[in-house]
Amino acid sequence: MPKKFWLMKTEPDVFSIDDLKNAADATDRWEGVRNYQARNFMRDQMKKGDEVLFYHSNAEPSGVVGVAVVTKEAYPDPTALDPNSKYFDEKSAQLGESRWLMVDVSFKFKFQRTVTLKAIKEHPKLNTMRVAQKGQRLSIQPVLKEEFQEVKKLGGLAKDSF
DNA sequence: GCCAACGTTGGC
DNA sequence: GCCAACGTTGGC
Repeated sequence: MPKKFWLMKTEPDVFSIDDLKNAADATDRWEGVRNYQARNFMRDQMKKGDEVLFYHSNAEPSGVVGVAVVTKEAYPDPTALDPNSKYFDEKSAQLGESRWLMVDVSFKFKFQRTVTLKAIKEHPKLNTMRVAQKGQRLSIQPVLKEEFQEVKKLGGLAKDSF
């Protein structure tokens, strides 16, 4: 199975690329996905080693800020069963098991500059990406290898990359 | 803070 | 199984 490429959205106020970079082992759980399409992408297609465009939404500016890699494949998201979590899910609690899944991702590198949503929309090779489509809210979406490489080129590598 | 888009829920 | 109401996302 060849490596796949993804875009994953997060609000930097909640979880930013710096949070991931500074996490233990620069790895964290991608918890809180509560959308079936996104969950099914994780469950059915996302593999260890797949590369991820790390996207900041509701940010100034919104855009892709770096790259992460999938380090653990889909497994149950325990926050769905935690009444104190903002990701608590009543139906999962009734069921006694989490309906929701998450993966682990590790920090790879941060871009020198954010590849903004505006730049993506204006770029002839990138404006077909799902994230550029109006009303597209899917928080985990597949990306073509060519798109991934182009975004990476536009972002450049930061000094502290590894 | 507004609001369009769109996914989910629940009544029927 | 339809669809109106409701909630959430996320750009602006």
